[in-house]
Amino acid sequence: MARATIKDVAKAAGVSPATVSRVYARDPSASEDVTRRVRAAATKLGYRPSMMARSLTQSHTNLVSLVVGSLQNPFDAAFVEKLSVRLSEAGKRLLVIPADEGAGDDGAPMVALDYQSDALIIAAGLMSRETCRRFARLNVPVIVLGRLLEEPGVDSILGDNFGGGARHGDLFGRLGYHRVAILRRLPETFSDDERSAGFHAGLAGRARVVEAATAEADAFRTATSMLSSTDRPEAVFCANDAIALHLLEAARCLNIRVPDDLAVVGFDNIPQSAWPSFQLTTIDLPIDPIVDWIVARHQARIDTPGLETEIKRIPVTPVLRATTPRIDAVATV
Amino acid sequence: MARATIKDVAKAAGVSPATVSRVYARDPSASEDVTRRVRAAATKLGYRPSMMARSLTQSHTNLVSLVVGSLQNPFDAAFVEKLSVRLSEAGKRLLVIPADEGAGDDGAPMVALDYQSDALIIAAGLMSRETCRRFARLNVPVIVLGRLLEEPGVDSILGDNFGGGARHGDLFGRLGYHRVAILRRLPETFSDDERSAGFHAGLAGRARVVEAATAEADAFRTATSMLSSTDRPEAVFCANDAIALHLLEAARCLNIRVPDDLAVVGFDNIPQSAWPSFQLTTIDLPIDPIVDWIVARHQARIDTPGLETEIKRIPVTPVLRATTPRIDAVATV
DNA sequence: CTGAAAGCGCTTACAG
DNA sequence: CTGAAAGCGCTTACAG
Repeated sequence: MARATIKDVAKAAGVSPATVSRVYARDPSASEDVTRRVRAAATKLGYRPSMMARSLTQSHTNLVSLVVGSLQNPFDAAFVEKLSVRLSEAGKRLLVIPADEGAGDDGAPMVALDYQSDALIIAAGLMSRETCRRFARLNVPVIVLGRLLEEPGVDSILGDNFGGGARHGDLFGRLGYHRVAILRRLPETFSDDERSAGFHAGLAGRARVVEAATAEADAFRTATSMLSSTDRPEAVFCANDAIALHLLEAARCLNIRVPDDLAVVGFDNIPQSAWPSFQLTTIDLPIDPIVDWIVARHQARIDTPGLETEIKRIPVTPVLRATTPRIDAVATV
Repeated sequence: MARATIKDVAKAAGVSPATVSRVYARDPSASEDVTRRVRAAATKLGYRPSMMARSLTQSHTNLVSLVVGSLQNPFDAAFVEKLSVRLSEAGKRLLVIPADEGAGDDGAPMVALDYQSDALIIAAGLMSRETCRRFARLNVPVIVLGRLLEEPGVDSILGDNFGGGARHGDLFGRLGYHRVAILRRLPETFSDDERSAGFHAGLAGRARVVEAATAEADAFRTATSMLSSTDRPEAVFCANDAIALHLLEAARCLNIRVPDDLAVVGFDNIPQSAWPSFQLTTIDLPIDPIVDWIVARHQARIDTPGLETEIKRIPVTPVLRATTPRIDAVATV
């Protein structure tokens, strides 16, 4: 059976399709009587306006596309969940597009265009300059998470990666370590570049630093080999908590005591980091402000096209737990 | 600037819109010469067919809607990720709808209808009989995960919850426990009913069983109070791994040795359960077969409407790790 | 306050 | 092999 259309409702209510449309658009010119009849007919027929047809005549679809990678990291999973909820509260829907969609370049962002998304949010993967321009020309807002994309019309939102890294660097310096390590993500990310740079700045040469990188799926193995080396680091800054937890697991297997023999710090403050088994010292990067800003900002761009590019930084807060030794006073960097 | 339409391409290629349409539909009647010209013009103009317009004339949208709850549980996050990837490989897109969408009843499923989804997958939340019927009438396949919905046209896919529970029950019986507990989810789920029933069947009266329920967010607290009671259970069957991990954390805080003073088993086999810190005995419920079946089944229903209702059971496998004592021989129930 | 008409960007018989 | 026409389900000026 075919779904009820606006014509069916119009016929049943004894009005024109235009009138039905007005009732649904909450056009104040629709009379009370007619509104009532239309609503009654619609309910009886189970009518729901087709968003597909509507988007053909209107400039928006209420669809927001999100390009994401893996949801293995609880941080990313929480981001997707919260974004979908907040968007839904605003009457919008989330189209989830895997970052590796389609062959080659920009396959994923293009899907957003195919479905006439009102906005595109990129949490993973890349986007060519050319495609950025195309979105700008079509007035489709693009918001990038965790990366700085210097293109007109493309906004970015990032945590204060440099500041967070600097806190950790300074902490390691004050604790008097001489051999420290950074364990970052593979493939390399922009955020880790910033976190690493901040770390070096905060450490200010007080220790020798080695850097290693690992895919999150390999983190346990990479951590194990890092901790098995002869001149094992005294302290490790992991680019995110997910990796840090694997490092803690590896240390446990190797009977390395934390924080006595090894200090570990992470970044993000995912819920698991607070668990009794881990008690990971980390940097809290709150998700709610990120989602709030994305929802507000994409709407602002829809409402007033041509806005200046904006780069939003979300403040972070150090969280000192049990994977680092106590320190008498930890001052601001 | 407006996006290029089929008319623009037609004009640039010197053909009619119908011809352009045929080229994109891979209609064999389109001549090579014309195909080449159309493709060239399309590339030059950056033309992409509008899925919104297309879905107005075609019966499908290539959109599949998924109603989900929280993604805090790694099992759910992995499910969403894998589903979106597999769907994308099949040229389809995932529309994510939060289960609590819209006021009251069936708000979430209705969104699927608004966007003319080709199918609806329900991983959380409820759906009224009436709405089920509506989907059936409109020939929109509905697939429910983890629940049995006895409605024509609605398929269900579940793990072998009873079988998995029975394995655990039998294990506890063989291990000679006398006071055991079940810690289930709140709000109550159909899967937990089955897991619990299976557990009782497998245990076959060999131990006294108490049941408790908890929201996943409260699991640590609930577990702590369960383990603090005077007649603490000797062994606990947690309805899923996420809860089991919290119980292990609680035990650790209370200095209860696992498995000597307390045995713990879970369900799902999420990656974290295999971590050295946890080594949780559990039931492996593999996600890939679930996703594969959903993708194949929804397509089958689209291809041939009116198929018989199907209830798919995914086999599970016990995984014995370190949260239960060793047992000489664990036979099949 | 309401309706008839045109149009959004496609596809699909129908001719030729 | 290709085009003109009609139509998908809406919305939006334009009349009245």
